[in-house]
Amino acid sequence: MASILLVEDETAIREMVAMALERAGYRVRHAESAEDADAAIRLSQPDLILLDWMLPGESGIDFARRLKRERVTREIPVILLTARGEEADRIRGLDAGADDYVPKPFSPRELVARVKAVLRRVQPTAGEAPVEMRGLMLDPVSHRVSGDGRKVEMGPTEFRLLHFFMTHPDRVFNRAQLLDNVWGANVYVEERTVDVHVRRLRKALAPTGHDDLLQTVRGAGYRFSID
Amino acid sequence: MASILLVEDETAIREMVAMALERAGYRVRHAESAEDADAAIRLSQPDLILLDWMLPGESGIDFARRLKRERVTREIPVILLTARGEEADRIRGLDAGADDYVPKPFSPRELVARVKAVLRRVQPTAGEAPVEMRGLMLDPVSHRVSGDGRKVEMGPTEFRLLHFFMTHPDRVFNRAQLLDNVWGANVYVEERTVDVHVRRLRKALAPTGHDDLLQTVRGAGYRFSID
DNA sequence: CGGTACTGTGACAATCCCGTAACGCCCCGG
DNA sequence: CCGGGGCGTTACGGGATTGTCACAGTACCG
Repeated sequence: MASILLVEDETAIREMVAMALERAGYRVRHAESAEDADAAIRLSQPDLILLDWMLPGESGIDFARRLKRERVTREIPVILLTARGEEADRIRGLDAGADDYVPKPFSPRELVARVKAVLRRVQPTAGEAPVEMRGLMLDPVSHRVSGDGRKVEMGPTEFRLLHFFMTHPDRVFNRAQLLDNVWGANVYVEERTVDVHVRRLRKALAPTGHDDLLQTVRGAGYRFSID
Repeated sequence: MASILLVEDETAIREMVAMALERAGYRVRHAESAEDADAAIRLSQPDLILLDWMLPGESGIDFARRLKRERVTREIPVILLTARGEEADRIRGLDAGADDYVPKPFSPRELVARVKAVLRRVQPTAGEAPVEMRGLMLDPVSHRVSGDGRKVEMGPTEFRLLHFFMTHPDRVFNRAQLLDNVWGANVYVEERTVDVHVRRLRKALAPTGHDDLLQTVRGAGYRFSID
């Protein structure tokens, strides 16, 4: 299921929203400031960002604008949360690159509905769509992988690893990032374990010759190449 | 390696934890009460604080709350150690501003793993926008360099060096500044080492003719020219 | 036009990092 | 209860990377 980054400094609201989203089946991380959020985005590549307008330090709207400008969130949609209800603010928010705008007070139900709507709009078949690269195909629904038509067998962890790589192509991830994204945020595992699963994944991909897509970047981590 | 402040009044636990952390390569200081810890923090600026819930005098959780409120530890993560295992306590602990929570009894291995996880979550992983100059392009996200479309290969240090130069163009840096910014603050290496890596970087850039962008300023250092 | 301080260059040993194989553990199904 | 598959950890070895040095080359001074 999609993972959502909630950027909100007020604990009460944060917990209410987090609970509602988690009940709806989303994975939720949170940050309390723009700086926190920066780090969290780099670490976990959320599918959607819920952003409070009023934040300590850099304001939500400035942050949204900066994200769009830096193209960090090329494909990550942003929803603004705010107590300000004016038409003018709404426009400012959308201008800044937000994909939607939810005025406080809002009901958890309404928020979840908007999140769903935005995810549906932005990623038509959120997360569950098959991915294909250079003849290597992965289908999350049937949980199958094939290379040039031939079946490819692998374990569950390798499957999740490959899925993550294929949905974030051509980016280097260090071992800690992979652990967070594929194993889960609060799981405590040695970093070298990543190497072993990369190796197992490569071995699984070798028969169809797709193993060279998964590249080592010395001193940095691994990358699923698109070239 | 990171330095850790361990606040724990029971000698047996303290020694076990300290040994485990030191074996994992961390520098460990310890304090036996909140007052001790106050002094130690001001003195040594640890990267992480391990805090026992039950302490003589001010309790660990009060101390954690005070630290966060006084913003002494705005960016120093805190892990609470405690015998109390209730869910309610856990929430109280995280509410007080702790970054993680380890219930006793715990294995040294688990503790070390949690310390690692918190540190890697908190310490920022820099990833940024691509930079381009006169056909030379560097993308920190995919960790790739290309000159006029052709791939350019180099080692990790050369990559960091080039990234630094490209994000600070047309400025002269002496060798000490480059060591600080590219190698890291308190690393001792010979200044002439910079020369060698500049040379290696030039060699890597030579095939596409971009090596002349990296200029020597005699008696001052090096500069990445924009002209 | 020397001389001198500074920089470029190639080689080398130490170290680091990664690929690989092997091991033990846990969970499940038979 | 046993067997097997998946998983995380560890040890080892080889190759890439790194820091240092010695020497060659070069700019700048008087």
